[in-house]
Amino acid sequence: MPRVSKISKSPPAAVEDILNRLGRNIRTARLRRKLSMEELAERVGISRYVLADIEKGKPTTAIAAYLGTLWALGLLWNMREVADPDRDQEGKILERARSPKTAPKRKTINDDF
Amino acid sequence: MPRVSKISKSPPAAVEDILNRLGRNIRTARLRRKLSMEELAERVGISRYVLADIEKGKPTTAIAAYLGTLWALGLLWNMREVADPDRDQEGKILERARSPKTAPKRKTINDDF
DNA sequence: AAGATATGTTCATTTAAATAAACATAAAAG
DNA sequence: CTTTTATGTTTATTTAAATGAACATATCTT
Repeated sequence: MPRVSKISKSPPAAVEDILNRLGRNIRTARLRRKLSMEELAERVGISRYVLADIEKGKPTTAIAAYLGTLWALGLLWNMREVADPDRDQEGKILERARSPKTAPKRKTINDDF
Repeated sequence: MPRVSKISKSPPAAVEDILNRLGRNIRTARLRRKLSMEELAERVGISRYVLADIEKGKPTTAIAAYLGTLWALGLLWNMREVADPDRDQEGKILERARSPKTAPKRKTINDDF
């Protein structure tokens, strides 16, 4: 992605860490399944070069390429709980701390999207 | 990413699902923390437009932008176990079973013990 | 040894990701 | 009501992500 964001050019150590770990884990899962990079890449719908980037933990690669690879390996379910509001204790506390005071007037309840 | 991969142009439903969920979860976490998109985007090191894309679950956005956002929200730890080899039961079994699979095709006889 | 297979590396080409500015709209805050 | 803040939308510009081909290297198989 052109005009590369700072976060992609030089990610915080924690992000780089997660990316390297993810790449390593994907490679391990692929080898266990005895798939070549070409074979897996084809199943995912990317080129072998992008899969190589993923296994190296490249920050600028599209998230769909990463998730698609997890999906092709049967490991996508690992992502279901990421940032789950129910597990976001910090956020829950902050939300509750917001004093609703008297009566919360609401005309229409939801406002998603 | 130019020459957009098939996986990014039209991801499998499971991938699209995870992306939408992730975007919604990030939005929820941001609002709970009372951060504006501009404020959070600046902390992450991306433009507000990219953060908007993330909250919409855009497939072609760089993974570092997603992970950086989780990081800025204190939610990156959720990613640590993704594709963890220790939790990859399928992979562990395959490795132990040592299945031949799509390796080099044998010409005539094959009778590994 | 040869032959096949897997991955790495370089190069050129395509094209859309990311940015910024400007303006619109919609809520909050005053 | 008026002002401010948050987010959405449009447009133009920049530039590197993704691709494929070709070649290199390494490993594995006869």
